[in-house]
Amino acid sequence: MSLRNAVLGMLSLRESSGYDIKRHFDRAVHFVWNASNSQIYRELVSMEKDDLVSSRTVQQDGRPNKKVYSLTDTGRNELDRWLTSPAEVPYGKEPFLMRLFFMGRAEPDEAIKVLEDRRAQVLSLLAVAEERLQVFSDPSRTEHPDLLWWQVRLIEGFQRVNTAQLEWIDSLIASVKADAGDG
Amino acid sequence: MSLRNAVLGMLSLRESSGYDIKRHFDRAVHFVWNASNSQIYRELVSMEKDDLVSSRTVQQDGRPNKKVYSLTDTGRNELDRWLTSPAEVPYGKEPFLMRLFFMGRAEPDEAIKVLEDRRAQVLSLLAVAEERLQVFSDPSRTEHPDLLWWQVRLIEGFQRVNTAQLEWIDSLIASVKADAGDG
DNA sequence: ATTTGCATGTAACTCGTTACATGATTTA
DNA sequence: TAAATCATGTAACGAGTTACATGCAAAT
Repeated sequence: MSLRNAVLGMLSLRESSGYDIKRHFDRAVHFVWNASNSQIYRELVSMEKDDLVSSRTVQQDGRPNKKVYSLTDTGRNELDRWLTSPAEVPYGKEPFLMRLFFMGRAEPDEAIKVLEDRRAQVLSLLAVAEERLQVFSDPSRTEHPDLLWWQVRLIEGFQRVNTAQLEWIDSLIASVKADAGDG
Repeated sequence: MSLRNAVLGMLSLRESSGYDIKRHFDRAVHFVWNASNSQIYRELVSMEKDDLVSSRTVQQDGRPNKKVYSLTDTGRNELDRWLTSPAEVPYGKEPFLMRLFFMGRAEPDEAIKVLEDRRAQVLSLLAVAEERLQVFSDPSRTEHPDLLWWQVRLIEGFQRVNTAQLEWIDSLIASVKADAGDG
């Protein structure tokens, strides 16, 4: 039930259509959360049924009409309740680590390929985070200053964690190569 | 389709019942992957249908009979294919970071509570990892030496990443407290 | 001419969680 | 005598993915 919370948060920033929310997910929080169109539209319908959001249809010319959702009071309360509720138990879903658990079955050069693959992925995540920081540092961005502070911190945290992961992967690659050289 | 891969890996170590696999998930890889009983039993049935595993029933006295699964050749091939296949795109499902994204809505003391909660969770993950390393360092454990090397590395990686996260959280708590003192 | 952006959804499916059901044996 | 361990599953639900369907406007 966490997509629901994320959507509540999005709608607290501004009223939005399903399409807007999807766009904002992709642009602003893609490395933190993601969701498909169909999932978002479905969730909005179910949230309206639960009286967390209300909708109105906005006529547009030259483009399709849109259905704009906004938070109800119930929705706003639910958002604030979630923010301060006890943290979810950490996931335990790390497909990459799961692979390494059995990587002893593979040849060293295959393992190196897998590690270098992952290295590239982490690098590209870090690039996205860096680019996000640039966007945030734009002084014309004054819309939600209270949120901005936290958003910058969270990107910094993301960078720290992924930098640590990168260093670990590099040391792993180095030691697999050394072992392969020995044997 | 990643539980399937994890189960293939488990069965490559030894033939096992659903119960055995669940136990091994919980004991050996809980911080990397987890799955419920019902999910595992369901997946085993579907894997047998796809000819990745085969089963036989083992009679026992004093305890319930068990259904023991082992890898078929197809299953073993599938496991090795997965190990060296291109890495899955990283998830982008970080409920904790998603919360921080909107944390500006909460009061500083509420935010500190949330952060300290998380801090405790990370500490307990690190404790589990440490305990796992102890188990691995037991010299009587000679069963799968090729896998052991990787398993130790992966725990080290887990520790590095989570230590980085812990340090970040600590610095965050400190700066929220400082801000609250100022304001 | 083709792709991208805007905009909404449905259908079918897989993956994951929670609750329930059963029952003997061993340990505290 | 209560709880944990061993052992297998079903049912219902919730969460997430993939593929499909439609159609106009603007930019390349």
